[in-house]
Amino acid sequence: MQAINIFLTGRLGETLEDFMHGETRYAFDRLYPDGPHRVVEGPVCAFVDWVMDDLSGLEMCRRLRADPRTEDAHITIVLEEDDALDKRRALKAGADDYMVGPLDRTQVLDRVMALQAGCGQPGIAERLELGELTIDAAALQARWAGEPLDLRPNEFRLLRFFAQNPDRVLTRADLIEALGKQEPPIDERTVDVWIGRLRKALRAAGAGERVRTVRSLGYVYDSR
Amino acid sequence: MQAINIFLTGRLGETLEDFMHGETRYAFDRLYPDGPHRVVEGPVCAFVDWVMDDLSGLEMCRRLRADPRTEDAHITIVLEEDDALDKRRALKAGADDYMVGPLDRTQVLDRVMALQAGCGQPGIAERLELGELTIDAAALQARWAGEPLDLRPNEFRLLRFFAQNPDRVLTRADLIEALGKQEPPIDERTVDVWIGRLRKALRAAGAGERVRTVRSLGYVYDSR
DNA sequence: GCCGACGGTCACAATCGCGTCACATGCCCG
DNA sequence: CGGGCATGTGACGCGATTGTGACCGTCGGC
Repeated sequence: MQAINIFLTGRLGETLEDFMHGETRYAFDRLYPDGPHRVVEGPVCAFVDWVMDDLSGLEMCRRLRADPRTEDAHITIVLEEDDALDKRRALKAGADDYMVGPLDRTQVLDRVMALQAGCGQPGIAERLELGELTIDAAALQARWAGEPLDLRPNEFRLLRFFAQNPDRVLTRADLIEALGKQEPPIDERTVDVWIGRLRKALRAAGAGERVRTVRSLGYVYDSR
Repeated sequence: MQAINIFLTGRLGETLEDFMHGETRYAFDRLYPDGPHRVVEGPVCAFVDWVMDDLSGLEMCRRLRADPRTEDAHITIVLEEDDALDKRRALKAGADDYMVGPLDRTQVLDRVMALQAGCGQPGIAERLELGELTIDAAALQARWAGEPLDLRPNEFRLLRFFAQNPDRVLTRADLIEALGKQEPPIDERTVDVWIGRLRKALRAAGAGERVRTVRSLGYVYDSR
């Protein structure tokens, strides 16, 4: 018995919009209602921690790949495993990527998003553009008016998430979760500091004030 | 035994109009006539304070989601819980959002409306437009003729409520309740000040005089 | 092992938002 | 025309919230 994490990203017969709002969870529940899995919503993918033996993890991979309902869906499966399972078997079962644990949610997210951006699947933006802002998830780089932004990893992730949800209030909890930082639990006030650092970087690039504070609720990235 | 608040927003087989006027309560009563719940009407959602153990709260979530009568209804369920119930379980049960208490009605309203506006469900206005006025509930921002209005949170909420009930006399009590400020009780005179500040902001944006006083009754937002 | 980069936390200051008050103004009615 | 009530508004002060510099632990590279 051991934990296998399967990260489903993209669509399961749902639109990207639905997916972003958690519909994938339901699609997954419908597919595997009896699974001993738990789903944690991430910004771009549903994390499914599947606690069972190795083979079942691979088996799920295969079923997902084989299921007609996911035929034309854009699925990225990332298997996290220890040495007991070799990469070859994982890929053969339909995994798109393979990581060895222990894993850091933050980095997994980067990887998953880079995978999505890099594989040129329709329906998933290869490059995210929002006015002057350009996010290249595959290269982990952001640009403002063509000029590379000097962002540290955390700031990049933050901006990426903002760009994925522009003109929408995002709570501090949203942002913490989006960055995959719920473990260990992070003080919400820390987000303030992230925001401050991101703002400074944007200001330095001449982007002005894009991140607006919504008192007692969170922050908004104003796309215009 | 503990309090679980479930905020039902959207429709339960009723029209949005009905809902706005409290029909949801009746729909809810019909669904769960024997529940030990009490319903407090808010301007955009029915607050259901459900006093029972955790599982029953989640159970209600599930039943609402599973009930065929709510199948094509637009339901936003917001669960407020303490640490005893983790977000994962709440979401799995069908909650659209999850908040940890203690909660402030004012902020809950903002959040619920942002949720509604942000998830692009049909039947619920993503963006509220009324002549030159545009209300973007998801971004918590209002615009006049495309230009962002410089409103403080309370003023925004006020204008949002006016825009939802244009050309209709709203009493001070209506406005206080709409802003979720019944606790602690607020002096009705305070509304005058809110109005004054809102008027000033609208004037500054070139919107002229949109809020008309109806002596000894309340105020009206004149849409034209 | 040293060093620099990065990120989380803290503490403090500054700001902001808002409710209330006091006073001025205006309106209605007798 | 006068009294009384209703409303508009500037000022004030209290809390809550936020921004930020400083500090420090950690991690990875050399």
